[in-house]
Amino acid sequence: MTAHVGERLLTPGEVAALFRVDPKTVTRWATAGRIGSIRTPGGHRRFRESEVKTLLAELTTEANGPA
Amino acid sequence: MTAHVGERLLTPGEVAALFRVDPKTVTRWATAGRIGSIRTPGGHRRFRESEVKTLLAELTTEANGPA
DNA sequence: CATTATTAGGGTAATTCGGGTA
DNA sequence: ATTGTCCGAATTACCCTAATAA
Repeated sequence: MTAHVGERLLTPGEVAALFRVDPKTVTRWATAGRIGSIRTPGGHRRFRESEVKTLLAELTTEANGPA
Repeated sequence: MTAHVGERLLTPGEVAALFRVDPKTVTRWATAGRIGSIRTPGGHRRFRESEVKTLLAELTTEANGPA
């Protein structure tokens, strides 16, 4: 499965708020390929909500620590 | 690769929702020539669904996947 | 013909980009 | 190596009223 049209997208600021980081940091994650991003024709990034939630869930797993 | 007659057309609002931007932003893309547009006799813009989907796919970066 | 939602158009804040630095 | 901040420039978001679409 590749690009899903109709997926809910989040702005850099929204993702930054979820992770409690600076929007610039989210941009770096995208540049480093740690998170997928969609570019508007103007060059601004949008992020898939489902992927962001997955990443957040992984943080929770990290905090609890696997067995 | 000619214009296909009978191509499904999208409104500025629909395109805006796909990119998670304001409808006015889509209008600016059309004015700047970043996306093709068709004008209704009344002056409202319509966009080709195939072009929009192609644009979304091309501007999409998949960072997740098997190592 | 009347109604409701969307779009056009202009103008002004807010956000994001990109590079460089701490 | 990762994050936060400063800067200028570009892109985007929200304000309004009038016109178009359905």
